[in-house]
Amino acid sequence: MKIAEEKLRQRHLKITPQRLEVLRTVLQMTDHPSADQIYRMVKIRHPTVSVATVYKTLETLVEVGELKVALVTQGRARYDPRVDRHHHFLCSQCGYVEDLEIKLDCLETCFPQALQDRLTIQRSEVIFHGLCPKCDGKH
Amino acid sequence: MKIAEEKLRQRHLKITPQRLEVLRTVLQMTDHPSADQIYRMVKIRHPTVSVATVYKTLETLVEVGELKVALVTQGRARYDPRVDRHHHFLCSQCGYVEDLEIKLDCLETCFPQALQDRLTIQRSEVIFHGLCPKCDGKH
DNA sequence: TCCTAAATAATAATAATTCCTATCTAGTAT
DNA sequence: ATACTAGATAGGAATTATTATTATTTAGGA
Repeated sequence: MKIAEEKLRQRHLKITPQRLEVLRTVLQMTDHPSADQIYRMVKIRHPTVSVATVYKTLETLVEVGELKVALVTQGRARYDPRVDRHHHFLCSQCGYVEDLEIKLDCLETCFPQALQDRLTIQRSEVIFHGLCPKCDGKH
Repeated sequence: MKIAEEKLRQRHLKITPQRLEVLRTVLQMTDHPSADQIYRMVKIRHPTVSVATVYKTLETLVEVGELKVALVTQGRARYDPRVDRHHHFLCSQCGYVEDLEIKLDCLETCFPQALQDRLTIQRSEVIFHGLCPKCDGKH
């Protein structure tokens, strides 16, 4: 928490009760909460908070590097006519997607036996996030 | 296309112009289109088609194995207080997420140099999709 | 050709997120 | 301590993505 405050200060961002409360909440929740879940938790202690503030705050906390967005892809499902096993590159700016012809057989073997007893794996997918030539300055 | 028709027939699903048009469209589009992009394309040839039909049809085509949903995670962003490099398990039924302590250093080295010239990688993430103990029968 | 279950169109409803704007406040300057 | 101001917030409207509802239509078997 103290580190987070320092990060905000360094970027001349204000240390507001809302920001601290949102961060505290996410740190407490273990199951990778969605914005909505976070909003509902924050509202218990801070009933006047607005959804917009929670979204904005989460964005800010991701920017300063205190949180990460996990498991998301810009809001909408994308369909792929290739049903064989392959992986993807996703441009974090414009959403451009490219199939990657990378063999990653290690994935299956890397998945620990101990976990396989609890978790049944149906498939695995690797997403490389980055910038496509257009969005990257170097064209 | 013929194979897809066969798959539909096997499951006693009707071969409708809408289904064929949606599939043809996705096969033509190279950039992993979203449902909305597909809808707009389909509407050019088939102006009376409805969004709902496109969504339903995409679902059907995924079920019969003609399409895959790429890059998606049940609609909403999930936030993670762990900002270090790690991976995730995602239950495809209930959305339960678990951090995985798997070392996958191969990912970086697997990414071909040739592609690195075009694509700037910011991060990579592996998502293992499957069933959590609760959703899996074996409790 | 007829029949029926399945599929579609049209529209409403829901969910997730972003935008807008008047008001408020953290932190700096006084 | 006080005043000032850029930045932050609340509240609500707007937007986007997706799903549900239902009356009508149709593919494919009898």
